[in-house]
Amino acid sequence: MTVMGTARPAGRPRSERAEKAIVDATLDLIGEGTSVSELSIEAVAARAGVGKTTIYRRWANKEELVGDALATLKAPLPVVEGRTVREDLVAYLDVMRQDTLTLRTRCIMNIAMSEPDRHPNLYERFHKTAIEPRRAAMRAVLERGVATGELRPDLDIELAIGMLSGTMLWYTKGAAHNNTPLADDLAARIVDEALRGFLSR
Amino acid sequence: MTVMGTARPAGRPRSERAEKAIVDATLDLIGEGTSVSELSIEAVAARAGVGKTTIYRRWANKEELVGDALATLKAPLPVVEGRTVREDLVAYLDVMRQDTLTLRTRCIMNIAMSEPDRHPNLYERFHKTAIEPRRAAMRAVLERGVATGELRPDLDIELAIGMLSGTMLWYTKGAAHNNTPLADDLAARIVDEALRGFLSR
Amino acid sequence: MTVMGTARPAGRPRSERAEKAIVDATLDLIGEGTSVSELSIEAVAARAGVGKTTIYRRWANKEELVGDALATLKAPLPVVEGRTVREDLVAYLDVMRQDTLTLRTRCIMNIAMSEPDRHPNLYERFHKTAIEPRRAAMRAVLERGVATGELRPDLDIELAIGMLSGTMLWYTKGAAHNNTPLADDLAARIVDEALRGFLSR
Amino acid sequence: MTVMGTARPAGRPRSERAEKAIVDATLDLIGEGTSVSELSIEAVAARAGVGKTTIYRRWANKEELVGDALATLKAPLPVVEGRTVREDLVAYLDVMRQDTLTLRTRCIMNIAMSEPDRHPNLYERFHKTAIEPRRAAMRAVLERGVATGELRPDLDIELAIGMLSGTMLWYTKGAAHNNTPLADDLAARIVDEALRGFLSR
DNA sequence: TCCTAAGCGAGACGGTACGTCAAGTCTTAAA
DNA sequence: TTTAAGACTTGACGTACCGTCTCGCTTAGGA
Repeated sequence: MTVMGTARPAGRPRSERAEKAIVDATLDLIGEGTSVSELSIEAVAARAGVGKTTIYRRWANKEELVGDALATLKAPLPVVEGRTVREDLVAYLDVMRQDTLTLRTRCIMNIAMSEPDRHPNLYERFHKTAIEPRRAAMRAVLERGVATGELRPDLDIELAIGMLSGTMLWYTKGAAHNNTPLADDLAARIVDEALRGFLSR
Repeated sequence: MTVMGTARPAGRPRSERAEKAIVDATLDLIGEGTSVSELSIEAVAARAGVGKTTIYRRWANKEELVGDALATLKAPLPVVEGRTVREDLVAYLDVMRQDTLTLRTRCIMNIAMSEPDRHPNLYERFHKTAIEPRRAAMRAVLERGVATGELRPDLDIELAIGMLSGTMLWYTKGAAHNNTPLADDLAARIVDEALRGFLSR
Repeated sequence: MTVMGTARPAGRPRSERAEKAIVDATLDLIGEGTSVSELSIEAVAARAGVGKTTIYRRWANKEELVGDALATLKAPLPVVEGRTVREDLVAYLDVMRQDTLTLRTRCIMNIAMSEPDRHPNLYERFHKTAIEPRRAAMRAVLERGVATGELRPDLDIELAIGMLSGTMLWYTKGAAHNNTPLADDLAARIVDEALRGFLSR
Repeated sequence: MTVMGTARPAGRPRSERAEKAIVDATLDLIGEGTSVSELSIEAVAARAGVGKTTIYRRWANKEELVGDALATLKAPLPVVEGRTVREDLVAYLDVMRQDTLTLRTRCIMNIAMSEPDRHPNLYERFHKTAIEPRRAAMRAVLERGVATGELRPDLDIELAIGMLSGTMLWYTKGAAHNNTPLADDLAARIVDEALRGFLSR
C-alpha cells in the first residue's frame, strides 16, 4: 500500500544534474552577453553537455527556459527599516544602483526589460517577482511617511514611486550606455531632490 | 571621357525607387511589431520587391538599415515657449505621452531603446537625434526657471531632467505593458509633484 | 542445493506473454508493410505494450528479432509424392505461387530476400529454414526422375532447380510489382516448357 | 530582345559542379555498401562538400536522388547480333553475369531491386531503363528464332524470357550471398539446358 | 516469512539525422 | 555598374528514434 498524495510518476526521474547544468549554461551564455534572440538551444545543450531533447522535454520554448533560469537568481528583497523615510528610500534606490554594478545582473535586467512585447511572459514574470515587491516595499515606506506626517498628506503615492524608480532607471539606462558607474551618492541626491521639490520655497 | 567635378559614377545609377521601397518595407515590418532581431533581410527584400543584394549593397547590416529607416521618421521637436516654467515642462512631457499613443511610434521607441548593448549604434543614433535635443530643450527651460528665480538656485538641473523624463518613461513602460493609455493630465501631475516636493512644508 | 542440469536461473523468469506480444507486434508491423529498416524498436515496444528494455534484453538487434519473428511462421514443407516427376514439380512450384497470394507471406518474403547484404544473418536463416528444404525436396524429385529414366541422364540437376525456382521467382517479383495475381496454371506452364525445351525437335 | 524558346531562368544558374559532386558522393556511398535506408542526406552533403539545401533544392527525397544517381551509370545495352539464337542468348545472359563482377554494379542492383514496395519509383525507373530494354532485346532474339524455325513455333516467348532471366537472377542472388563468382560458362549452360529441355528425348 | 535476484513497464538520458528556414555571399543576364 | 533573381554554404530549428540507464514494482526460489 502506498501513501497517497503526490505519487512519484513512473519511469526514471528527471536528472537534477541535467536541469542544473542547463540552467547554469543558460545563465552563463546570457552573462556573456547573448541576447534572448541570439541564445540558441543548441548552444545551451552543448555547453551543458546535454541532449537537446532533455531541454525540450522540460521547457516548451526559449522564453520559459530563460524565465526559469533568471528566476533562480531572484535576489532577496533588502529589508531596510531605517529611522526616517528618507533613509529608507535612499536604501531602496541604492540597491537598484548596486544591481547595475555586477555584469550578470546588468545582463539579466537588460534581457528581462528589453523586449516586453517580444517576450511578454518573460517580462511578466520579471515584473511579478522583481519589480512588484520592490514597488510594494517602497509604497509601504511612503505610506508610513504620510502617516507620520513626514510627507504631504495629499501626496500621490503611486506617482512618487514612479518618480523615484523612474529616475533611477533613467540613470541606469544612461550608465549602461556610457559604461560609466553611477555616482555613489546618486540615490541620496534623487531622494533629496524629490522630497524638497524644485520650487524656490 | 567624363566631365570633371562631381563626376556621375559609371554604370547604372542606383534606383531611388528601390531605396524607398526598402525603407518603407522596413518601417512597415517594424510597425507590425517585428523586433530588430526578428526582422529578416529576406522579409524586407520580399516585401519591397527587391533583391537581397540591393539591400546589402547599401547597408552593411540590419542596424544601419533600421537606423536609417527610423531616421526618416524623426518627428520635429515641438517648440513650446510658454509663459511659465511649469507650462513648458508640462508641454514637453505631454509630447512624450502623446508619442505613446500611435502604434508606430511605440514600436519605434521599443526598438530604439530595447537593446542598447545589442545594437549600440542604433541606440547612439536615436540618442543623438531624438533624446539629446529634447533633453537640451528641457535644460533650457529649467535654466530659464533658475534664472528667473522661479526654481531653486541650487537645483541640480541634470538630475531634474532625469526625474521628469525618467518618470514619464517609467509610466510609458508600464502603459506599454498593460496596454492602457496614459492619463491626459499625467504630465501636469508629474511636473507639479516634482516642483513642489514630497515634504509636508 | 539445486537439482543439476538446466538449473533455473535465479530471479523472476522472463514473461512468455511479453515475448509473444513482441513477436506478434513485429509481425503485425511487417505485415502492414514496414520494411526492416523502417521498423522501429520503439514502435514494436509501443504496439506490444512493453518496455524497450524487455526487447533489448532478449534480442541484440532488429535483425535477430525479425529473424525469430519470421521463424515462428515457418510454413510446413508440403509433402507431395505424385505419380510423375511433372506432377511433383508442378506441385512444388504451385506452393511458391500460392505463397504470394497472402499479404503476410508476400511481406515476409520481401523482407527476407530484400537485403541480403544488409541483413546477412536474416537471409541466412531464411535460406536455411525455407529455401534449402524446398531445394532439397525438388532435388529429390529430379534425381528420382533421372533414376526412372523420365529425365535425361546428363541433366544438370542444380541448374534445373535454378531454372524452375528462378523462373517462378522472376514471376513473383513481377507480380509483386504489378500487384497482379499469378495465373493458376503458371506452375504447369513453367514445368512443361522446362521439360520440353525450346528447340523445334 | 531575347531569343524565344527555352528562356534561361532568372538568377544564378545551378552549379553543375555541385550537382556532379552530389551524385558522385551518392554513388560513392552506395558503392561502399550503404543501403538506401541508411543513406543519409547529411552524409551525402558532407561528402560532396555541399549544403543540405543544395540537395533538397534539386531532389525532393532520397529516392529521386538515388534514382538520378543510378541513372548516370546506365550501362549501354550490348548489341549482339550473332549467327544463331543460341549465341545471342548466351551473349545477353553473359552480360548479366559480368554485371555481377563489379562491386558497384552489384550494389546498384541490390539497391534497385531490393525494396520495390519501399521505393516503388526507384524500382519503376530501374525497370524502365534497365530491365525492359534487355527484355525487349531478348524477345527479339526469341521471335527471330521462332521465325527462322530454330525454335518451336508454339514457344511461349514471355515465359522463355522469364526462364532465362530468372535463372540467371537466381544464380546472381546466390552468388551475392556466397560471395563466389559465377562460373564462366554459366550462361551457356543455362541456354543449352533451356533449349534442349529436361526430358530424355 | 523474509531475502535475494532478476524481470517488468515507464520513461529520462546523450546522441544522430531529419527536413525547413533564414543568414549573408556569389553569379548570372538584362538594364 | 547596378538591377532582380536566385543559387550558394552555414548553422539553428524542433522532431523522431536510437540504444542505454535508472526508477519502483513484481515474481519467483531458497533461507
